[in-house]
Amino acid sequence: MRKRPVTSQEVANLAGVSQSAVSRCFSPNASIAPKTKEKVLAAAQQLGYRPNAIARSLITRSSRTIAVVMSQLDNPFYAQMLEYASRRFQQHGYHLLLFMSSDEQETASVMSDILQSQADGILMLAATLSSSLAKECVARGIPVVMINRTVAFEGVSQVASDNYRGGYWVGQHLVESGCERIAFLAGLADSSTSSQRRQGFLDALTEHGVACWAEAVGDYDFATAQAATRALFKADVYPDAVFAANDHMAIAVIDTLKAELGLQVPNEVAVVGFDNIPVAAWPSYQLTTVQQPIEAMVDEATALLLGQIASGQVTGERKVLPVTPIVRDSARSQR
Amino acid sequence: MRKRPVTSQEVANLAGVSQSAVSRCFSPNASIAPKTKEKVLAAAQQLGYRPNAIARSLITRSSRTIAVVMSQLDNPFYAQMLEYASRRFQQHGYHLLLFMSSDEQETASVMSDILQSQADGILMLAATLSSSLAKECVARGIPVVMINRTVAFEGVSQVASDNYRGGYWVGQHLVESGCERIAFLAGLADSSTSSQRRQGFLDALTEHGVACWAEAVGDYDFATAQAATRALFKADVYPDAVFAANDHMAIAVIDTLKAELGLQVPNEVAVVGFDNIPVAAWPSYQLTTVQQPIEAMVDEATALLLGQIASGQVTGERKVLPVTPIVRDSARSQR
DNA sequence: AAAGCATTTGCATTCGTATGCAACAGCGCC
DNA sequence: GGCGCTGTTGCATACGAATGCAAATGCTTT
Repeated sequence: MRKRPVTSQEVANLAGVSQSAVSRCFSPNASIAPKTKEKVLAAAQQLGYRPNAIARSLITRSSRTIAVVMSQLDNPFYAQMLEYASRRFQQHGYHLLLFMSSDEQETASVMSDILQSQADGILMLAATLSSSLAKECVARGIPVVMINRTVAFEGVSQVASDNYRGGYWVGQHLVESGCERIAFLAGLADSSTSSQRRQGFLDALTEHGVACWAEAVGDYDFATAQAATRALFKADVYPDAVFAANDHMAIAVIDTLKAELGLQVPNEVAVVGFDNIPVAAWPSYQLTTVQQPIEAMVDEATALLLGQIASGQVTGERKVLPVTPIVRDSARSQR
Repeated sequence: MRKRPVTSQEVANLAGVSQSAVSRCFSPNASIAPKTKEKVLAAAQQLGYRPNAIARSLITRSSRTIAVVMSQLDNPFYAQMLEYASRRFQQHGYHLLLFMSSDEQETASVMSDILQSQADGILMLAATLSSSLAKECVARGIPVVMINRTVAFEGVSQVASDNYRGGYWVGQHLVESGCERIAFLAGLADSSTSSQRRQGFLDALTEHGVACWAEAVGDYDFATAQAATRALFKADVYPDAVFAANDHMAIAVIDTLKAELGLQVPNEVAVVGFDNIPVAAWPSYQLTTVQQPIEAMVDEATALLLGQIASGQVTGERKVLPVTPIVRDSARSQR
């Protein structure tokens, strides 16, 4: 049977002090005599006392909890973010409450749980908030930070990498490598990351006087990207370069080219991705890509959330962090 | 500034009922007249009221929260588990509180946070508990389930896949494929999963009258596994098959063989992994492996935790779930 | 030794919700 | 109409810790 937990009152009795004294031993900056503290800690130790975080939250009105909403953990990019974010918040005495949500409808029900949970802040990883939900959070004074989503909501902060410049670099790099029939494989049709990368990419091509050879959509999904690749390479004259909106799809492209279509990378087709996930560095792929600054993005998000929690002000800030081109074998300058 | 949240008392005032009535509207099976409920819900809606889960937890002594302790999220196998577990618990009205912990020392400090958090249960994913910590949880009546770790602690439950049989199948399969110089690449030296897989593997070899050609340790890490592979293949006579204790390392082996050593897989060397992570199915690898039943394992863990929470009894149960051999190109029966 | 000050302590209240108990209403039945 | 019954409701209290305020302690100073 579940034991009744030890309370501060019981510790107080054993130590011969008041409950307040016990409480003060466990809150920093509280006025307590060293000798008393020692007595109390000894008693606490003896009874196995742990302050009840729930009770503390109720009175301090702060749960020291951040709600994280994610749509996909199978993408290692977001898994890495989650891991790093967890460690980062842990350092500051906060913990992550995890919520998975695939679609916007599910997000609504999840958000209801979050509001009940009294989370001090909300971190959106690869998930989007509807306008009404965003408004509700802001109205309650709960800071929200979205990573890699661009939506203009009053009071909602955003941290993103410079997708436009990343896309621009890719376009430039491929043109300068001598590619002439360059295709783009988009992520989700309505995702801001994909469309920003695309825009930068197209602008680079235009500036160099090259037109985009073809476009397809891969939904950030392996199988869909494979199908899209087959379609792109069906014609007699096929692309000599493919820019996929993320590494995961770029890998799918490479595999499909090599295994199914018998084309060599990069000799016959150059492939570039985006994210720089660990797999991109593996010998079989050696994927040229654009690295997103995962840790910097999380650091920024952490700072934004903690700052707004501390100040009690929710401000919709917008941070864009620089990306780093990573040149590997899948698309080199000399062909 | 953070708004003061709406309380059940305010809803009660607006609806012209008592606070208790409001409370009863939000707890299932409570005695409340339909007409009253309607009035209250309307008032709640109008004020934007959400029950405060913290206050509720304090009185019900149940946080409806499960603490998850993980050491590595970069392994997609555990990322998948986490995602599925989150969805599973969400269905039951529970939420996951995430804790990252690399080593046993960190686990101790993390466990202190968990005990304070009043989590109703603890799920250990790829993380191990020291004996004293386990004892403390049991003493407090908090159910603990460890996935894929075998440690004999009174009152701690375990869910694992049948690592022994999986290893056995690999040994058998390789021998029957005609391999004669079979090497084993272990995970972490002290991990129970790795040693059980090894044992099954060795027993299969022995039964078929074959000795293990060589052993090395890869720490479940890509780079370490690469180095181990180089060492294994240094001699003039090198292995004609490698069984890596997980897919991640098997991929490293394949890449190293192909890219650095110029050996063909499976023609010159057969490679087998364990886990069946998504990458294993990619055309470049086509890795023969042993699939762990991720969903079944999580389902089992969920059932164990929720069952013990409901009954208030912590029982150290032990579940072993069957694995499924997946034959792909990296090690086929005919050579 | 008394007064003055700084530090420490305890008392009482508070956070927002759940729930046992008693009061109460509405209903059918004799 | 009185009785008993079922189904609702409100009252009061509890959960466990934090904190403003006042009382008490210890120490220095004159």
